[in-house]
Amino acid sequence: MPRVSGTKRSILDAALELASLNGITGTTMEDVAVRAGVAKGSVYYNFSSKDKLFEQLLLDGIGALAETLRQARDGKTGGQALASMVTAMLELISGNQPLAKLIAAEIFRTDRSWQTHLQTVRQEALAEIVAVIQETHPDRPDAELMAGTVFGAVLVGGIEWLAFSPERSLQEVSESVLFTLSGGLTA
Amino acid sequence: MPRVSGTKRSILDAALELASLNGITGTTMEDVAVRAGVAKGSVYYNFSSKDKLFEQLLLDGIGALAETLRQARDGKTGGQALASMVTAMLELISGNQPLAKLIAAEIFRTDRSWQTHLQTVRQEALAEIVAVIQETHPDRPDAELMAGTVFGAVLVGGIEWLAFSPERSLQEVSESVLFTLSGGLTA
DNA sequence: GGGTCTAGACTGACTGGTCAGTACAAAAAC
DNA sequence: GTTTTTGTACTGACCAGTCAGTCTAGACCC
Repeated sequence: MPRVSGTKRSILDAALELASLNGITGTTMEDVAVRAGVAKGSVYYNFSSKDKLFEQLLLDGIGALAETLRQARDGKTGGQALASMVTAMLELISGNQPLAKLIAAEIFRTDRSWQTHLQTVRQEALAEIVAVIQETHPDRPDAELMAGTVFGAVLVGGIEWLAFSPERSLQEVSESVLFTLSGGLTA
Repeated sequence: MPRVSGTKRSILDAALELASLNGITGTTMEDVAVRAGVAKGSVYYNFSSKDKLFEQLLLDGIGALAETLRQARDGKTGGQALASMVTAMLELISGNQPLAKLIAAEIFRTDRSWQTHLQTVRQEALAEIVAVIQETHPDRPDAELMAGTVFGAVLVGGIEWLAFSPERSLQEVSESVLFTLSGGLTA
C-alpha cells in the first residue's frame, strides 16, 4: 500500500498546469518534479518517459470528453441531442481550462509518438457526434466531416470565449454557438 | 511586395515542409539548411534565429489567409459573403496543406515568443468574418465569438477532410460545411 | 520486546546526446 | 569592392533519462 501515493496525481496535475502554460516541449521533467514537490527520479519511477506521462494526460482528458458527450446525448435525439452536447462540451472546457488549451494545442500535431493513439480516442469522441447526425441524416456520407466541423466550432468557440470574453456566461456562449450552428448567420 | 531572394525562399519552403511533418521543435536548423540545399551559415545570415524564421513563415501564412478572406468577401454580403469565404478558406487549406497543418498545430499555442504577433494576425483574419456578421446582425454583441466558431468549424472541417477523406472534392466539402453552418443538423 | 529482512517508493547527482547559435576565412555573386 | 554564400569546426546550454543508494513500513522470527 502506497504511503502518500497522491504522487501520481500530483505529477499529472503539475504536468497539466505547466504544459497548458508552456506547451509540452516547453515543460521539462525537472519542472514537473519541482511543481509536484517531488524528485525527478520519482517522476520517472511513476511514468516511464516524458511521452508516456503526457500521453496519459491527454488520453484521460479526451476520454473524459467522450464520456461527457455520451452522457449529454443520453436519451435525446436530433437537434436536442446536439444542443445538449454542445453545452456539455462548453461546460467541460470552462471547467478544465488548462486541459482544453492543451488539447487544442496538441490535437492537430502529427509529430508525437503516440499520435495514432490520440487520434483513436479523438475518433471515439467524434463518434458520439457522428451517431447523432446519422440518426437524422442516415443518407449523408459526410457525417464524419460534419462532426469534425461541429467539434471545431465548439472547441474554437470555447477557447475564444475563455481567452477574450470570459465574463460571458455558459448560457450566453452556448446560445451563441448554437445560433451559429443553426444557420443564424446564413439565413 | 518585397522581393524575396531565391535563398530566402528556399529556406522558407524547406522549413515549411519539414515543420509540417515533424513540428517546429522537431525540425533542426541543420535539417532546414540541408533540405534547402544551403549552408547552415546562410540560414542564419538570412534569418537571425529559428524563432524569427518560423515567425515569418506563420505570419506570412496567416496574412495570406486574411487576404484571401478579404477578396472572397469583396462585393458580397450576408450569407453570400460567408459562403464565399468558407469556400475560399477551404480552397486555401487544400492548396497549401503543409501550411494549413502547421497553422492548425500552432495557432492555439501560448508558448512561443512571437505568440502575440500571431494572435494579432489571427484577429485580422477573424475581423473579416466579424465584419460580415456585423452587417447582418449589428445588434449582437457576440460577433467575435461567432466568428471564432465559424473559423474553427472551417479549419477543423478542412483538416478532417484532408486527413480522412481527401478524395472528396472542394465542392462537396464546401457544401457539407455550409450545410452544417446553415442549421442542417439542428433543424 | 528486540533484531533482521524485504519490497516498494523515492531521491538527486550524474551522463550522454542534441542542437541553437557562433566564428571565420575563403569563394562567389552582384 | 561590397554583399552574400559556403564549409566546417566549435561552444555552451539544456534536458531526457539513469542509477546507486536512502527511507519506511511491514513481515517473520526468536
